[in-house]
Amino acid sequence: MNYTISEENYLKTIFLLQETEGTVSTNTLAEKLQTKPASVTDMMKKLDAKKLLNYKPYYGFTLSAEGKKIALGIIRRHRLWEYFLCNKLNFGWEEVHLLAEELEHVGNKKLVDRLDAFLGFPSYDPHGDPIPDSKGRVRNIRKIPLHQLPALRPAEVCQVTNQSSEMLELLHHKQIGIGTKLEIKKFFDFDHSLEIKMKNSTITISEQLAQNIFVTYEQDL
Amino acid sequence: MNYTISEENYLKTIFLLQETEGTVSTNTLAEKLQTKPASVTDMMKKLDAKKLLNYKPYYGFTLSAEGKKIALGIIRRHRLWEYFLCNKLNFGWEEVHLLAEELEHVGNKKLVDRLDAFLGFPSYDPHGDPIPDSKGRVRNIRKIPLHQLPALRPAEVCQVTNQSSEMLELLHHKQIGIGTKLEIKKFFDFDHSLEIKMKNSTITISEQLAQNIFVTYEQDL
DNA sequence: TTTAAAATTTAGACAAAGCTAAAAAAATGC
DNA sequence: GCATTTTTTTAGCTTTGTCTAAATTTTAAA
Ligand SMILES: [Mn+2]
Ligand SMILES: [Mn+2]
Ligand SMILES: [Mn+2]
Ligand SMILES: [Mn+2]
Repeated sequence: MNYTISEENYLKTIFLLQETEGTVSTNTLAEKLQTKPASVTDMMKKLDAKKLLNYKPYYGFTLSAEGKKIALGIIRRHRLWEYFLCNKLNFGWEEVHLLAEELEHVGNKKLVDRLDAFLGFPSYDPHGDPIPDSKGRVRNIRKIPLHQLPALRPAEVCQVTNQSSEMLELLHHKQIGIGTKLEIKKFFDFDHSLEIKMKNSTITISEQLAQNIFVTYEQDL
Repeated sequence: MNYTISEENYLKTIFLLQETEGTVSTNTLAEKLQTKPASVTDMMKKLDAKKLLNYKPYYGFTLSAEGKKIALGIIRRHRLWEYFLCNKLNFGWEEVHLLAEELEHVGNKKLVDRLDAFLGFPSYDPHGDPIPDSKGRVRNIRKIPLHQLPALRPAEVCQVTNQSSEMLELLHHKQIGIGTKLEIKKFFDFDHSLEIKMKNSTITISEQLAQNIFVTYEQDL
């Protein structure tokens, strides 16, 4: 029912790795956690005994339903604290991750739910990652920089980093703003520019510009 | 330079005990920390080796200057988080101590100083205990319920708990309010009532009333 | 399909922090 | 001042989480 800081760090990291990789391997996890493969194996045995893992020796592991539930709780705390640090204590989004790594292990549910309410139930952390709600549910919409959007996926501009006048002039000229709906038609490998289709036009934008435009899109589909 | 959660709990508890007791004994500390005397001795050796203690085996211990500095940092974090929990997350003052016991071990200085600023540099935690500033200085003024005020110590009413109309009627009748200056002349053992001297009068008040009137006073002198 | 390389697990050790039981020192009582 | 009680320390064990080195299993290459 209660987990050590070390166990929590393993659970969280497995969750994040298996989102992209499916099954997680001993070496991959060891590298992410800055530890040794032998230590990972030891911990996997323990988490397996606690039924938090599907573990087949030599063939990697994934989280059980219970393991996922716990991981989502940790991720919720991490991202809520990141949001708090950025939006209440005025930290930059690049500073908050390390601090949240510590705060995420204060696990009291009432505290976390009150913090959530205090912050106005935010949907995304400062890096655009979705914050699970108090029941561990995650919205399927993700916020990413435009150049990471998969091709042909309908999306909507939700944030523009770099607020320089040059940037804003360019956006105005291309008629891009918060709420603009678009989708990527084509990536050009030569200079990593993109062709994007908007409601009434199709235009090309540079990699630098795309990196500073954030969009939301449906995860599945 | 960096201390474990266990070391921090020992340092903080020694600090708080030695404030009232002077030198701290093995058994006293063990009881406060809900551990065994043998464990205390082990830890005292370690803290002594790190030069955080003045430790003479069999004769108890006090914190070194460095030990005090670290303890004040922990106490600062504890009390700031308690303030945050009460005043921002609407916890009752009786709920916050246990939560702060965990949060106090997130030690990043920038985080704590920003939290302090966010809260408006509060001087007291929800229990009336003073919050050390970012340099570890503590104001010498303490807030306590009136019945705990030492006799003949000039003090000032700063808070009235129990806001019932009966209570307020009584305060009005006796001409006591926030800011009233007073000192205790005499304790009566029979019913624990008190005789207090105010600017223009000397009156007697009951124990129940005194328990609900909080006063500030200078610690030393 | 056999062999070499890579990945994973096991074996054995260690440091931190706790415990119990026994020994030693200090305090108390007569 | 000596004996008894209380307090504190020491000795030896346990658990958690880590490590290195060796053994084992899987994978890839020849
Ligand atoms: Mn993060
Ligand atoms: Mn984040
Ligand atoms: Mn407290
Ligand atoms: Mn307090």
